[in-house]
Amino acid sequence: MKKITLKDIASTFGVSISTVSKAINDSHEISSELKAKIQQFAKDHHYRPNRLALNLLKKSTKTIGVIVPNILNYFFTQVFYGIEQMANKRGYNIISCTTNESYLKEIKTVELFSAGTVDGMILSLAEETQAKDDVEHLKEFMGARIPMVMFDRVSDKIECDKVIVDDFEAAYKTTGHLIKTGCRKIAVVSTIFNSSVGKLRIDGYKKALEEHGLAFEERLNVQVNKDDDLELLLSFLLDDDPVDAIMALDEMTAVDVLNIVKLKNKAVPEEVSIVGFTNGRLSKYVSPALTMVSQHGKYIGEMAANMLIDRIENEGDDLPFSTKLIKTSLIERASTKSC
Amino acid sequence: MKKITLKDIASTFGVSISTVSKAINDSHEISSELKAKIQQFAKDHHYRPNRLALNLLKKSTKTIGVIVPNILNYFFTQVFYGIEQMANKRGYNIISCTTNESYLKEIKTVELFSAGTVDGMILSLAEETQAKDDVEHLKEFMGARIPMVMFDRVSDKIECDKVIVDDFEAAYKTTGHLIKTGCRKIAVVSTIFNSSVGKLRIDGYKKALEEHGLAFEERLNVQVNKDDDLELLLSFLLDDDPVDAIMALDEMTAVDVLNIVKLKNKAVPEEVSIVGFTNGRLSKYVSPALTMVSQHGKYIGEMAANMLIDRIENEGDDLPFSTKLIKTSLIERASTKSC
DNA sequence: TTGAAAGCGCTAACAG
DNA sequence: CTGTTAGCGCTTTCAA
Repeated sequence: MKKITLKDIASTFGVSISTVSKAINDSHEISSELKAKIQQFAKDHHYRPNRLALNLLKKSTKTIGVIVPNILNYFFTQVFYGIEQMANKRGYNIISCTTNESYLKEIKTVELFSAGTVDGMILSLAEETQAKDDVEHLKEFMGARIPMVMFDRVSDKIECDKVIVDDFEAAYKTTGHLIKTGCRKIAVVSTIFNSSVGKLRIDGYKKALEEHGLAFEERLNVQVNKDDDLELLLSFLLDDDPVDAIMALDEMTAVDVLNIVKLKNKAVPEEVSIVGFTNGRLSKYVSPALTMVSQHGKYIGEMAANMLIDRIENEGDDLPFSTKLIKTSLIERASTKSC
Repeated sequence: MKKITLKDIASTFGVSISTVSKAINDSHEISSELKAKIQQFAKDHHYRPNRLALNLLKKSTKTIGVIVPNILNYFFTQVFYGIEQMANKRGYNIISCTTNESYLKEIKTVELFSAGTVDGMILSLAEETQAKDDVEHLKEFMGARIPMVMFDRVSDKIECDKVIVDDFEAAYKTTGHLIKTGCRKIAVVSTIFNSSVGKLRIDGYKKALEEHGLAFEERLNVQVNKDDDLELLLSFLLDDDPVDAIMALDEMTAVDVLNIVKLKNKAVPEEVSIVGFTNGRLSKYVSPALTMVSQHGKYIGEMAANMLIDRIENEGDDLPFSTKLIKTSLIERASTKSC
């Protein structure tokens, strides 16, 4: 039993293809008897109009492409979830690709999407792309007049709708909070120092220090590469002239930091306060539970999907591009002192 | 600057569409001068063949549809990751939909996929579908002769390729392990008692008890619904005639159980051993770290993608359907005693 | 009330 | 070497 087409139905009934098409679409132009017969037949044989043909005709696919750097990262999983929920609600499907932080994979995917496969796309830049700072492939995509929304890891060089986390303010306020609870030597541990997001957080952190008359020291800004030994790096912070707070820029690192601090027999939060970014599944369950900055990933996804679909469906009136700044919240738990 | 087509190029050069097509595809039939000119022009204008048109023509989309019940569940995230990696490696793209455990959403998605959108599909059943035990929509899909691979949550009523975890053996061996370390009263806490997977694990558990001459008691089989109070349910296990081991059938529950047991001032693992299913990100980081059953999600995804693509690309020779049984591993950590 | 024809963008067999 | 034609599956005028 192969896939049945209008042609097949037409020939079994000895009528033309267009008649069948109209009958199936319940057109008033067709006699009700014939319509009934054809519709019944179609139902019995599980006729489904071929989407590819329809898309080609309509020049619309009702799908949106999503490019995330890494689906195993819980923040992106949450955003992805938000996008999917909203897109589905508004009648769109998702086609997704992970770049695995690779610049080349990103280019390939963008090319795929720009070939008529999707009505619009939502993406967050790969780490490699941000490090290279090369977004020519996206400029071309924009040239193709396909709507695009960037989120979280965005580029100034591209003019399009954006949804970003207020990372500057998040780090600024979080650092301020630590200071208010009595911390004076606050370190930052970052695995994402190449990304726009990582840089903004460092800036916010520095601003807070400055405003409170605390000096920034280079040794407090710890950059962790993939195969660095975090334990060793933290020794420099904890052994002599120890810090009294550590802000980790992602969840896994926050948990790692917590474990290492405990291993060194420092009391959390009495001796060292710990706070992390991305409120995922880990932080609530470790002990002491970690204070975290929540970025509201699901909401970001929903927002991005809405902006994209709005633009897809209003292609006539070209609205100016906008950038939504999503506020974070500090989820206070047991790893920081209270004011 | 709209999307450019062969027609546009043809008219600017005053040649026919097919000439342009051949030129762009570097056919030997075209003079090298003309080819050069056309190719240059195409490059300058970022010409990309319309995928929709190609797909319609070739009757192949080089995409595979993936349906998972819940992307926020780390096991499914891992499988998804595995599918994507393998599919990309073999030249396929992924179009994904989450059912959110809903039967209706599953039907809708399957219908979408069966309309020529994908070359094949990979799915794991929604909880609702398994509870209803109604898979008519999948039978229809199979009727459309589109290759399908089911994984993890599968149905006996459908004949297709499958990749499943050896859940029976996993629970059997895990229970055996607990018994070997001296546990005698072993409880199971399940949130997935409706699913095929959940049932198999209970069966394996019972078999192990039986073989070691331990009696199964109904009160040891705890079924947790969404809004049940786990703490209360565990009281019945821990307060009088307390159990000495608890096997949780998912990771979140394992962590919850651990926290509740600690709250009740029971020593883990001395008084109560705890073991959970799905080795995700949580279990390593809690204290004591949890012993977990790893299902090798990424590997399952890769396997499923391979089976599907093999079938897509060998549609001529109809191989018999096969079911791959993936063995689990017990990752021993601090929440269980050693033998 | 039905059908013929054109066209979405592309390729490929076949002529010229 | 280049062009004509047909066709992938469908909708939509426009004729009959």
